[in-house]
Amino acid sequence: MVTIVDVAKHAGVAPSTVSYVLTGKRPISAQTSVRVRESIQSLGYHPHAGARALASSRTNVLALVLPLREGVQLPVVMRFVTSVVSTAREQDMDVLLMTAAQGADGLRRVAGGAGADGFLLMDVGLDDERVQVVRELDRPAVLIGHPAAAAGLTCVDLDFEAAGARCVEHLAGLGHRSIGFLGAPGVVYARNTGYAQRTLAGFSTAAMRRGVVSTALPAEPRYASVHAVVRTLLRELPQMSALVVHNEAVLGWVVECLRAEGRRVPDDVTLMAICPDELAERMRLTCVRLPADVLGRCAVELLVAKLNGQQTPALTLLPPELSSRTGRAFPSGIPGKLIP
Amino acid sequence: MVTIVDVAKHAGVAPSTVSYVLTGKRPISAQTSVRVRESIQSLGYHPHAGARALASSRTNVLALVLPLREGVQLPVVMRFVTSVVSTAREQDMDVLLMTAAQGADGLRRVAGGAGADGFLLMDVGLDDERVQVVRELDRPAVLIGHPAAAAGLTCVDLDFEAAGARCVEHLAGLGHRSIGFLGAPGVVYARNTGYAQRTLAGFSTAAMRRGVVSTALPAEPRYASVHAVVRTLLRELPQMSALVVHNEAVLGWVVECLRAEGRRVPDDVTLMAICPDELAERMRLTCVRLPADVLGRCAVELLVAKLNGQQTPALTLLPPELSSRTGRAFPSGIPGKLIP
DNA sequence: CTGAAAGCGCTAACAA
DNA sequence: TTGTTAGCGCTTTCAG
Repeated sequence: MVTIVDVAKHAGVAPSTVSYVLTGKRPISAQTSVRVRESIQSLGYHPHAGARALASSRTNVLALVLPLREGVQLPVVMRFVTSVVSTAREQDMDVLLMTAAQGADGLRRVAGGAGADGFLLMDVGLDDERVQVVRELDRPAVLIGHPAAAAGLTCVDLDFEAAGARCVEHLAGLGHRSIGFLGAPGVVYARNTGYAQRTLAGFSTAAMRRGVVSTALPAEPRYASVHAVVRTLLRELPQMSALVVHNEAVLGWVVECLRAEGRRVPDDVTLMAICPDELAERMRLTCVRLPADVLGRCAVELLVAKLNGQQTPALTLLPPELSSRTGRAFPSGIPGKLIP
Repeated sequence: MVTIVDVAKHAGVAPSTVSYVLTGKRPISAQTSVRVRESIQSLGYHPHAGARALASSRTNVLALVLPLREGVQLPVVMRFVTSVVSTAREQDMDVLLMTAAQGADGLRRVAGGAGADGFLLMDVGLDDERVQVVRELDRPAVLIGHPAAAAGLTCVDLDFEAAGARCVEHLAGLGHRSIGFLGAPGVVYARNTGYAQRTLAGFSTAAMRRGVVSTALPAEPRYASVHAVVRTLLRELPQMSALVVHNEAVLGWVVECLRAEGRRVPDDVTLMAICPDELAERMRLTCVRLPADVLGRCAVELLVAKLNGQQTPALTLLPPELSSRTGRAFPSGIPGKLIP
């Protein structure tokens, strides 16, 4: 194994000098720096992560805790993960993967054993035991999403309330006076971190403010449920000319259900969604983006800032962004002309 | 911070004794063991991962390299990841997450810097630069899937050839004499690790053997493509009474396309798939399972065996398993009675 | 069955 | 601008 001493000898300098070249923690003359770097190259030296962690009490590892339970939006999680890993690498950090199943003990073990410098927790529930644990840990953490009991924690999230409102503004601006809202499954409005509630609140408030008639209903991820919800919406809002969908899983079915009820998209009903941009792109739908990649980057950068002892805002809300498209949607991606 | 010395003092033993209690690498009297464990508990001691790695040259970390590029089957990846993490924890290991994007340099860095004891590589391509790198590394690796140039490597995979054959056997056993095959997108048959080709080969060979008429076609993840493929299949095989789908993304559309061509499922055409069991379950379809969880567990166990210096088979092929269901499929999960 | 002590490879004072 | 050196916390020989 190549050690820092080997490199030092090869370059004719002291081990500490090699260390300082690598960390940049003190000025090194250009010549020395170059010579050392060359030695590192030609010897194929890689600093021993454990030794480094031991001596510096910095692991350069961040722990990412994912909610890999059922019902989670996989595409969103994956984009987030990719973004976290690449941003971490930019900061010369590696990513330790944990699952929510490892629970509070897992956090304590990794923090206590110096397995990571900090934590990124995704999808923390309202009454999650980990919230308390994270507070007691001596390591910084960033939560994605913001549970109600988030005081004293650093959270980053899409501004879902603004996102809900943004939909109404957009549609009202187009002249719509009667707008439906098809939301997440009922349980989500209970169990979750509250993003669903916040979206709905933003939507409803904006509708009031703009004098728009609106009705909101949750939808289960079954066709029958979606169909029933669409029917109910049309009964409650006979003049409904626009529909906001905050439920990725059923988005593809909504167009078919509307059609089944004699409404064409976008001729009779303007459809828009709150979802990842790729999904909306595939369906040619206008949407408010769910920016998983920005969230990931942002979360890592906040964590790194905390690691460097900087102050960070308790809550970072990403402003919603609108992606405008024709709205000539395909049901499940099916071109209209192929429908019998 | 609580160190091993603190624990040793608290328990009235030598530090080495504490270490041996933890690692079990030499016999310890029951009394001592209990006393030490109590001290560990009451002090909340967690061994320092870096120090341990430095002293033992074992990190107890395995690196998982994921293909987070577009076009990958997210549900499969996620089940695999969950399984890897939990199996790793059973073996007292943590998981370092890497992406294929980190490439060969990433592998060299982590291996050289003692960031992990071994590697799990998912979805390695035929001409992947990492195959060569993995060979040169001094750390063991397990590949999920098996590239042609896999000699000398340890691979684990579903036996896709047997899976393709299993479909034919099942259908031929039911009396079908004319069977279609709707495969992955065309590019997959070129670029990938070969699982697609192997499935097809298994299917075709079995069809020959059983004297079954068959035709196979690739399908792109667009409705129009699927529809075209279905039409072509029906033209080539006018008597087609069964269809095997090896393409998760379009599975939902196939039923609709068949219907559009006047064929009902399962009355006129028996549909079966090679896909994760949950998907087939949701669609009420018979399938050959894509056992991501078993693969994950198996891969970790193989890696751990290698770490312990045990010999491992070069190739572990999991036998395909059939999940039988009614086959009364929902197109995109839509109950038939709701179709106009 | 248990202790003492020598490193593992690196960083960060302290010196120059 | 650079060198010297004392640990970081643990494992593992070597002794007992």
